[in-house]
Amino acid sequence: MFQGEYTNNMDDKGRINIPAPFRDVLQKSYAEPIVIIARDPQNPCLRVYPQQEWKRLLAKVGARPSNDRIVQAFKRTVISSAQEYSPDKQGRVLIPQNLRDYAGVGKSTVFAGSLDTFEIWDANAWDTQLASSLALLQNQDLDF
Amino acid sequence: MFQGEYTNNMDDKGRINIPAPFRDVLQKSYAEPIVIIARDPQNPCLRVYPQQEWKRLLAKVGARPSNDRIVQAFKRTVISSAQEYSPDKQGRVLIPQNLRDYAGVGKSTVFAGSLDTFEIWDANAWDTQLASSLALLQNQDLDF
DNA sequence: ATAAATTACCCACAATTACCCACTATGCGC
DNA sequence: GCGCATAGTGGGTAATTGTGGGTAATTTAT
Repeated sequence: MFQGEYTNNMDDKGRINIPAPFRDVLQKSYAEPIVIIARDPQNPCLRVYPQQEWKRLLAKVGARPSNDRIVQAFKRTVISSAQEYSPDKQGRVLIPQNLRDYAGVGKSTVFAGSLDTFEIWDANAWDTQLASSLALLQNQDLDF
Repeated sequence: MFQGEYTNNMDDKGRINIPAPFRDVLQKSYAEPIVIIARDPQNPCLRVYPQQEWKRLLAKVGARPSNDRIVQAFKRTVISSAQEYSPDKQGRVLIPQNLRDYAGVGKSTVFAGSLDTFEIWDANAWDTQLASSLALLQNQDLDF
C-alpha cells in the first residue's frame, strides 16, 4: 500500500527519485521495481502503477465495449501515454517531456501515496489541490 | 483506550516522545508499538492510529465509491499524508516536515487521548481549541 | 555514414534519518 | 529525606537516501 507524501527534486536531466518507502512497497508487495507511468485523466498529475495494477486496469478497460466513447477517450489520454520504467541504480526514473508538460512538474515535485498507486505532482499544484480538498472536507460529516 | 492529555517537547531533530501511558495502551491493547500518523482533515492537528484502527479506516474508505468527491479529497488529505512509524528505543517518533507544518507544531506539543486514536497539537493551538470547545458546550443541555 | 542529441549506466558526494548511549528530571516507596 | 525506578531529553555515529554529474551507449537527424 502506497501511503505518505514525499517531496523530491527533479534534476536537470528530468530524473526524479522515487521515495524509498515506495520502492520498498514495489519490492515487497509486487516483487518488481518496474512501474507504469501515465496521465491521470482527472487531475493535473501523473499516476504510477505497479505492473500488476496496470494489468488489472487494462483488463477492466478491455471488458468494456471498445466503441464506447468514454473508453475511447480513456485509451487516448491514459493508455496512449503509458510507458514502463525501471528505476536506475539510485531508484530514479526519467519522466518524458510530454508527461512533464501534462503535470506541469518543475523542480520540486510531490509523491503522494494512493493505496494501489501513487501520484506525482508539481509541488505548487499539490499545495493548491491540498488546500481545496481540505476546504471541501471542512464542514463534512465524515463517518470514518 | 487513549485518555488524558500530556505535554511533551519536540527536540531539534523533530522527534517527540509518545507519552508512556499511550505507549502502554499500544502495547497492551494492540500488542504493537507501530502507529500511523496522518492529518486530521477537520482540525489543525495530527491523528495517530494504531495499525488496527488504521486498517479499519481504510476498509471504510474502500467500501465507498472511489469517484465520490469526498472520498477523493479524503484520500488526498489523509491517506496520502499517512506514514507508519515505529518508535525508537526511547519511545519517540520523528514527525516529518509536511505534517509538522500542517499542525503548526512548535517545541511544546500536546498529546490528547481520543479513545481509539490520539491527537497531536501545538500547545498554543490546543489552548485556543480548548477554549472554544468549552464555549460551545457552555449552554448545551448535556445528557451525559 | 557521420555528427548531434538523448538516454542509460555508473560513481561520488551531501543530506537526512535511524539507531544507540548517556544524562536529567520526576515520582514513588521506604 | 534518600535512593531507586521510570519517563523524558539531548546528542553522536553509522547507515540510508537523495542529488549531481561524467562517460559510454543508443537513438535521431543530416
